Amino acid sequence: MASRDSRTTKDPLYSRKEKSLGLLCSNVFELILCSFLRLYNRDGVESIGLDAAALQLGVERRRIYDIVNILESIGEFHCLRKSERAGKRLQVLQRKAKNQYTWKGFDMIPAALKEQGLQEKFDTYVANVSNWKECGVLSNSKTDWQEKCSEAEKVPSCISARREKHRREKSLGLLTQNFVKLFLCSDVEVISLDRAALTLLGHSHDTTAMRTKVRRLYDIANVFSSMGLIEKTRDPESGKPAFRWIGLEKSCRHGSSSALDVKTSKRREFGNDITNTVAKRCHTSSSTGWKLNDKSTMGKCKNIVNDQLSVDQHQKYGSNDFVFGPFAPPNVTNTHEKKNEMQIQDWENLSSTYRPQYSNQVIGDLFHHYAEAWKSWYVEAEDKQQIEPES
DNA sequence: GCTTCCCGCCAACTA
DNA sequence: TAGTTGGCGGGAAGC
Repeated sequence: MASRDSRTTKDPLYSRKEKSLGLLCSNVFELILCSFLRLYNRDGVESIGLDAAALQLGVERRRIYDIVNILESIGEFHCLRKSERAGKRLQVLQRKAKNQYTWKGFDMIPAALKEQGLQEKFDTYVANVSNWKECGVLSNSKTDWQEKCSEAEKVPSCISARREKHRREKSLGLLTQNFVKLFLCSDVEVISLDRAALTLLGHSHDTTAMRTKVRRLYDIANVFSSMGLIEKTRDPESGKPAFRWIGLEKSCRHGSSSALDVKTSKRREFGNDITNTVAKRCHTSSSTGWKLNDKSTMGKCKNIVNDQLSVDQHQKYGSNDFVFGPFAPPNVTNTHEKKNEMQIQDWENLSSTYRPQYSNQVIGDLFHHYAEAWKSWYVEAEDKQQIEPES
């Protein structure tokens, strides 16, 4: 590792901030959206190549792996039983083949995280963490690799499976999931990375292991920050740097989210904020929320995204097969038109007041899309209920 | 001086 | 066996 010095002090143009993982993650989102949506309608072309991404972003492939690992593991459920797991890999990004990843989208995040949070209570979770070294699992159920590990313990010669187990236990992906669970499975509002590392290490007080774990948590925290899932703050007790979860409204975990709840919390509920009117669906350039920056390519991409989203939305949700997405509205019980109009107006006011200020342009734009989708779903639900009133 | 985290080595894995 | 994946920790930037 002797060559590392050449990167910094000898290069006056070097800027650590420009190389940050968080910034890179934002760039990855932009790249993915541009690439994916540009290719969206071509048969069989739905994936992103790591080499192309690295080349286009001007970074090493190794850096892309870090981000990909984190995105890939956000909605991966190791706690589900095998039979339940089928079709429940709600990742933002999914590995398709060697070097190839499929973009799943941000709409997977709320459902995935919510379900993760519901899977385990914090006490059970921490108890399981403490038992890592003995059993090498996090939950009551077994995943594919865990099953392999059990086999490996029965057969002493099966060393590779043991190695895989060891590697998996220390993976960035697993750490990502556990970091998420620290927030979702407990009432912890703010947590420092030191404390998180200590919790995730169980009873171990190995300084080296702690430092390594904290380094990795910084990596994850940077990516999460760029996604708007967490924000940096201070630990109220120690005054040390810490992180606060803002990506998923807590009430979601208890299965009761109301649009008006937003008013009582400054936390942003990812994907559940409400906004827009029917008129806004007519996506004129001024109402779409696209703020063109000085990158002409981004401008083009955004137009493509905008057109594609509108078409998809119409195709997916405008048919008789009424299917709610992850941002489905709550059940509509009152069908009175005037009341609905008032609700919509209230929501518009709320959305303009509480609309999150994403630092990342693409995420902000996506938020706008989801908000519009939510609104249209609500109107369609309303229409449907008027046609088929509940018995 | 402490926090943050980039960077690339190199071992493990895969095709 | 070559190419891919990703754990790991040194050490420099930033505050």
